[in-house]
Amino acid sequence: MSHDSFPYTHRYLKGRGREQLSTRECGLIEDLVQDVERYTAPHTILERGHILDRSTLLIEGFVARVIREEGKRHIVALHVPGDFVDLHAFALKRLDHDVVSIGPVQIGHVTHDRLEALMECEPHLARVLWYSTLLDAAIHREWILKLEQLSADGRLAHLIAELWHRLDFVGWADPSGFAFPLTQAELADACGTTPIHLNRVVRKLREQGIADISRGRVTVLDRAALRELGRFDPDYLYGNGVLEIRE
Amino acid sequence: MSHDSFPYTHRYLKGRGREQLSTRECGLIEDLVQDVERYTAPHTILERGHILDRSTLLIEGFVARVIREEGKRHIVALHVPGDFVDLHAFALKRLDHDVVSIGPVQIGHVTHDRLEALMECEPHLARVLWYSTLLDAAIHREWILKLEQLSADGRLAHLIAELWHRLDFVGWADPSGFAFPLTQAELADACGTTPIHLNRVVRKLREQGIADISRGRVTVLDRAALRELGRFDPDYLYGNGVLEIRE
DNA sequence: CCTGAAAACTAACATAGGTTAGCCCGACCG
DNA sequence: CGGTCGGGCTAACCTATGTTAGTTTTCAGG
Repeated sequence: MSHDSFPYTHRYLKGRGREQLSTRECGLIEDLVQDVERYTAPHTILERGHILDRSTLLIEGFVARVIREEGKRHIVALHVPGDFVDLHAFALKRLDHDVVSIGPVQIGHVTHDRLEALMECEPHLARVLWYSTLLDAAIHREWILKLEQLSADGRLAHLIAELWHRLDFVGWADPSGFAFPLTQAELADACGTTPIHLNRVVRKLREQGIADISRGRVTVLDRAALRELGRFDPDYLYGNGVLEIRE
Repeated sequence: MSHDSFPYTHRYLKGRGREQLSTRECGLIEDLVQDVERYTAPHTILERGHILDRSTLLIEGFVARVIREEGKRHIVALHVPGDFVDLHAFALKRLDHDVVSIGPVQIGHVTHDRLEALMECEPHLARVLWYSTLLDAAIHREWILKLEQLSADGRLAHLIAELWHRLDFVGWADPSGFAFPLTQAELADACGTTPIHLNRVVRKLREQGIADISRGRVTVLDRAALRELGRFDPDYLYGNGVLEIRE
């Protein structure tokens, strides 16, 4: 499945649903994107504390927001194609975390100068950009909930369900699952557990016929059980994705 | 310690630091606030899913953002005086969580109509409001980190250190601690643990001479040990509070 | 001053998950 | 074609935390 013919913003998740971008507005964002880069090896795209004068749009692949501490690495957010990864740096100026690529990625850059100019004459677009950072915050809250509420198996199930949903918004999911290059160690970093325990959980999901995670792909075998285990309710994504309609 | 003579926005944390509000801009927000209400008994101020046409400024006391599920209650965020509690509802229109009062509180309301009008002619102020929601997201990320990284004692230490810091920004902390009406059960809801285990942790902090939490007050006994235990580094608050200068 | 309810606190036991140690397998490489 | 390295996987053991079932303290209201 290749999306190379799509312009970048066709995958721009966050304007969907409640706040729809017009074709003209999509084009305006499209025009902002410069300096498209590709990375195949793991790469630290942005570093904590650096002062930034541009923001990053994820065009293809996955990136993680990570915080390293005493040799350990913690993933505090994951992004799918179409996400503005660090739009918050537009107002905060520096990041409180690193941004690293996972698997092969393609990213575009938008300078803050050009963004600022655009936002001044496009108030609706400015609102949608704000909206997009608020959606990040809503996803953060759901992660907090899942970490407070669920044990490791539920956390993993929730993560899979969320990503399946978000990828579906932007056309990168299929009815049986999705391509997913995270290692078990990285999944553990995102679920707040250890690789050893995460492996136990992966095996359990497989044995119970809920989902299979292997060879760079997630295959969902029992969607209802996955949702139940992860207590997943997509309300917090404020979207209207295709999967919802499909079922 | 009474702050009754201060106007509300003197406690408006989020404009501090990088993005300073002018006196005139403070006055503009001040003028927006209407319908000041007080609650002494526990009260659900806002309910999940409701469509909102106004946002809420916390003037005095504490409120929590909570998600209830199968009889359990999870706190995904806490607010201190000066915080806009649900500014995100301005763009998202509905909330993905409830907002409840903890202890006696005083809140003000700002209608979205008036906010919208103000933001159109005050782009800098609009930027500061955006900034304030981004700070919420940064705090969310830190909570995710703390939940992934720390065990229950560290989580509690982190929570105390963060709140001490945020309260200091707005003049509600003192050098030995702060007034704090959360019950142990509520602290447990915010730390992702059970009341029983939280009680063990409270006792441990007391026995080790780190902090004492009792009778509606937190007394910090060993600030360095508290920070160490909670791996607390206030960078993510993007502030320049007084405590930093004091030491 | 008494009373009832909420909060704080404790003990005893069960288990999820962390830790340490290591094996196995396929991919890439010289 | 053998070596090595990262990722997947497993076992044994131990601790932090959850669970169940209470007792004690605090404090507001009568």
